[in-house]
Amino acid sequence: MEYDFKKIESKWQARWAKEKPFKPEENSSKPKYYVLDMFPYPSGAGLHVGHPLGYIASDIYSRYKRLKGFNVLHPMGYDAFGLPAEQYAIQTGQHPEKTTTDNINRYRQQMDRIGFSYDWDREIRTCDPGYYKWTQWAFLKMFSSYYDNKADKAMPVENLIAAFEKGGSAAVDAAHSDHKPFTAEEWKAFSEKEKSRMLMNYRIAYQGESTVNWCPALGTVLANDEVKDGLSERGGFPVEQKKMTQWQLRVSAYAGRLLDGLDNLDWTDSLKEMQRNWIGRSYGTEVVFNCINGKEEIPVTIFTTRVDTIFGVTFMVLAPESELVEKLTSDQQKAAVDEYLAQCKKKTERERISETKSVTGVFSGSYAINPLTNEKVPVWISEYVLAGYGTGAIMAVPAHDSRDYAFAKKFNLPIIPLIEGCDVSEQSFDAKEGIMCNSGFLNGKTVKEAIEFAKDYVEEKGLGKRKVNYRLRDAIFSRQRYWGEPFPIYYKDGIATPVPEDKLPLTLPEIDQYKPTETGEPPLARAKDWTFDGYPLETSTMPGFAGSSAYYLRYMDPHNDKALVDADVDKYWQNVDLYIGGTEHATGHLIYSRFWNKFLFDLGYSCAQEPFKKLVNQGMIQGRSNFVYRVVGTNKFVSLGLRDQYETQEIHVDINLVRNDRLDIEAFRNWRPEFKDVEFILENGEYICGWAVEKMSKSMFNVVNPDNICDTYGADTLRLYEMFLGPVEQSKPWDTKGIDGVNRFLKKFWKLFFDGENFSVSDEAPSAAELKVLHKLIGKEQSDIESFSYNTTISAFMIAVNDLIALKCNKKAILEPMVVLLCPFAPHISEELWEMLGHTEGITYATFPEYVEAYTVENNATYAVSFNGKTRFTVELPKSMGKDEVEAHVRGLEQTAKYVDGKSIVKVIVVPGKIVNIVIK
RNA sequence: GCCUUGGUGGUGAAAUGGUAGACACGAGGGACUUAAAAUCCCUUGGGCAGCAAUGUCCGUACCGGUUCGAGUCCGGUCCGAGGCACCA
Repeated sequence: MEYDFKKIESKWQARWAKEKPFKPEENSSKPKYYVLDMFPYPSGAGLHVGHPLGYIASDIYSRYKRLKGFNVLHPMGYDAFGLPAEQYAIQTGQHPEKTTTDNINRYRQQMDRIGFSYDWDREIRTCDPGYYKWTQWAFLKMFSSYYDNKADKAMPVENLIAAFEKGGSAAVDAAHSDHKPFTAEEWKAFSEKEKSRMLMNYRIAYQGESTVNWCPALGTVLANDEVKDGLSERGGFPVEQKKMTQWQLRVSAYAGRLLDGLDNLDWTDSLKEMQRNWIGRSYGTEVVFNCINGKEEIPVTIFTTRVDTIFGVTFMVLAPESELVEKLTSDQQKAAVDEYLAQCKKKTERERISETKSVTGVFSGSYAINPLTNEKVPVWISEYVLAGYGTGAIMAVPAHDSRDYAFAKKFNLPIIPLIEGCDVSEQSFDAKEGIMCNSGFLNGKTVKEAIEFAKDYVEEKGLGKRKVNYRLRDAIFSRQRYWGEPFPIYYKDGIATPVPEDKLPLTLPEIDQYKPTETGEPPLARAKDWTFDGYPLETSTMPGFAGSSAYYLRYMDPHNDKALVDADVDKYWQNVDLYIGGTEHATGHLIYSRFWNKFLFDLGYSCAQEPFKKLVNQGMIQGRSNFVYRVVGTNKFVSLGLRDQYETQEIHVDINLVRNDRLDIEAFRNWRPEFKDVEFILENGEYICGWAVEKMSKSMFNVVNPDNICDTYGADTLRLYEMFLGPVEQSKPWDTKGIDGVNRFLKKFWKLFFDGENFSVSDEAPSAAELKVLHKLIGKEQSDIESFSYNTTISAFMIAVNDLIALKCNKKAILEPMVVLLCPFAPHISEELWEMLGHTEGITYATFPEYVEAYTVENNATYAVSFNGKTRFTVELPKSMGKDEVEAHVRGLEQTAKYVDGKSIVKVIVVPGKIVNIVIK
């Protein structure tokens, strides 16, 4: 009987939809396992063949874990709020909800064809009010919390207020934005509005003014990770820096925990490293320099990681945006400084980046006193110092910092070397090595000693103190857009007030147009009666990462309307055991999610410190484009191999007209009218196309749609092939060449169960050779799946099937476990064969076959290895190996060694010492 | 510039320090067939010797080291990919 994948696949997909065998058990005594895919943004283009790569990998793992006896949670949903749907809405006037729903339906249809084992009853959409109720809820929790540095966790704002009443701002050690200190009395005397403004400086979700990435073309602010090279990630529009009051999340309060938490995660080193760099912890010192502007004395705190170089300070630099600029600008220099500031302000972020190498700056007119040497150095202003990092002011040591060096050279400032023998005539000496000189009490010490010594010294003398700084900034949390979660905040007499929890969700209002208003307000300002309790509601909405930050928790308990997740349910599922998705979320979603989870953990709503235990990054699938070569100025196309003889023009050709790089000439002529009458210069009667690996995109005619593959080869073949292409983590081009190989394998496997047209398996007991084939495969699959080496598992499967064909094996005792082994990879064909083998219950409820090593071990002889007259260890070696050969292998071994016979390898530990003699038992 | 990766046939790729190139594609040859498709069998890293079975040497980007033994470990160089980039 033919392997009719179409019939088989539609039959089982219908069955799974009806019987829902992938629902996790409630109140299960089984161990849990939570496998999660990064949910997709449903774009209008639909899925291409690259999207399912990670989904297939996670599906294989989920099915495998189920067979291994785990209670598996494997859900799917949609990250449905976002810019593209809204941009489309602005152009067409169509409600983003409509396009989003259409796209979701298409995604669902495409995913269903691949046979994923999701529990679709748990589907979530971030744009669904029942879901975003909990996004808003979490925001309110952040609004009413502050970060207590002593307890190192989030606490209710009420505690803060109580502390302020007792001892003013000094009574609390909490993460906060800059503000003037106040006493308890002052606090009590504050008006409601003043109090509320002050509390904003402490809330974890807070409103604050800061320099933001403003994208005029999109009409919204963007987070740092949404900007690449000064352009918006979506759309590629220029982004400029602008001071604005925005909702923000105090992610920076969690920087230390976010960094330290990485150590215990099973993520790749490169990804952890990316997060470490993004968080950017540096241990340094804050030192106060007294500055003099005319007669006025102003203390300025700087941050440095190299206090040991303080004797080499020859000038100081302030960021142009620093508040100190005004205070430290002398009357004479005011005009020059103002001009410089105006220049800086005009630049877009992109210009700033592209002009990275040009050095600019202006002298402020003031001088700073070096607290160690009492020397007077000039204070400069330059945009190479960032306002947002450290204190926005630095001490410049041109001899040992390349940026200070460039600045000193440009403006002819002195350079004092501090390390014996270092040459600073051409460039600065940044390395932390050598012996200190010109440095007072540090002279003669190595740089490493000096770094620590100087820190201690500065602290002891009260000149400064140690400080840990992070690069991680607070996340800008508002977007001036329509298609996002509304903030549950209204403005009562100008005071930001939370909408009560029991009034959530605050649903998105209908509006007639999705553009900003004529006065530049966000689209929500167009809504009629966008008020609460008679007061105006916030008109910006939340960014994309809001809805994706805690979705993994919601999957545990998606229909609960009392809580984000029930405490007991959360206790059972804990967190995600395996998370699969792309690296592009390294510094966005994966940071925000960890932050969000830690916050919920602090409040007791999530019971795990980290959301994602193990993370696997699937590679991207690139397109493989094909080219034809037109002989310039003619109507002729020349085949790849003969192209050098002509002057040619390379033209992308639709890959659907090409098979194994051979052009279907007739199809090409019919492709477009202008190719109707073209002629071909062939080689060996065929037209060979050129090829290149490029991004999969419509314009390059190289998009492969999974639906087409399912039509011609079936979902099982697609699944196997995507995994057979290479390691999951690796990026690779899609190349339909080779798909025949896995398709052939499935057909061969199918045929093992048939004698001509009839299903026929034998009940005979299996032979040793047959058992060996089976158990080798079980062993291989078990160890390979755990390390995501799916491609080698499939290879092992192909070998096993070839072996069984050679053995003419049709025994049930071998074939039945093989079906179970194949199920994670090719579930449809496996279910069908399982049913034919007489099982009424689906293969989902089967058990992974047990590996028996005895069946796979070669028949070896045991040798005893002795030296110094004593037998020290025994070695198993194949019988075919003679005594001399064994001796040659063993002689000289001092460590762990392995012995090889044709196939099996035996491991022995060799006791150190010289081998004198080999005794064969 | 810094960090993280990777470099193996015509192609995708395998190899806990132990026969490098499994498995698959492609290519070449053959069987079946009137023919094609499908299926099956053989060859397929390179050089040299041989009618042949086979033998033999060289080969995992380059140079060096550790080891009885290195694609794998260590040091250096070159090239590619990804991330960060005035973060003091």
